[in-house]
Amino acid sequence: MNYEQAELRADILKALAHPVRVLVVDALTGGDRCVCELNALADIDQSGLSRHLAILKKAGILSDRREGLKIFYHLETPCILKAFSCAIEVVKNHANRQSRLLKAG
Amino acid sequence: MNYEQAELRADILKALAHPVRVLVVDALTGGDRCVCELNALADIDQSGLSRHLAILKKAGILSDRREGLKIFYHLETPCILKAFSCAIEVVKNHANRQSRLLKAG
DNA sequence: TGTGTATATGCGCATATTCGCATATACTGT
DNA sequence: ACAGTATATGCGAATATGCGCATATACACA
Repeated sequence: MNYEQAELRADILKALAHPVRVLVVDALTGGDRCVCELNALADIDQSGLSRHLAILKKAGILSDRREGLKIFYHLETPCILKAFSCAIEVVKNHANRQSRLLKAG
Repeated sequence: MNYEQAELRADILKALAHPVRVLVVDALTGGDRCVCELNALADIDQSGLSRHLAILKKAGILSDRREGLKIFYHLETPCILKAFSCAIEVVKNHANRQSRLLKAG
């Protein structure tokens, strides 16, 4: 892999690398949601959420469509769930290694 | 998913979200490498690479072991490759949508 | 003990990210 | 045209990240 290809991957990962954005993507696996619905997920003000959504959209992870006053966001690439489950695997393995070290030491 | 769980996932994604760190993880899928070998991957100075490795290690993605003067890094959770391939899928889908929009417009 | 090699850390600077507040835009209904 | 609702954007401050340089640490070998 060359540096440019690594940058492309890193850009996507960076777009996902925020707890609010993780929550949003996770919620959208259950179907499209409007901003007002997503706003209930986390204790963040509306403008902040709007910016997070813009980041995910710019990265190509989400798309949006208007329906009257509301704007609905849609998860374009559900494979992101795999990335999340891998993240959890990392956390668990790390925790296991740590506790093994504690026992051994 | 609650906010704390989202933070755990975001921390792992953040650790991966840098081109040098993507290159390192990719290289380690081919087997363990010492810092000096990894240093050849990107045009970055040695202290910078050392910090990137520390970030990946702290996140639990890599582990290290010493062999004489050299320190070898090891990829603990190869599932990260799935996250990478999903990132590429996002990039490709996004590019396709963009070019479709261009043709349509 | 001294010298060389491999890797990590302290520090300061530049840049990027995130946040909240205020305001702007886009749309609906009267 | 006007008032109200849903969402986005400008801006400034606080914080985090990444970088290069110098230096420290850990180890090997003579």
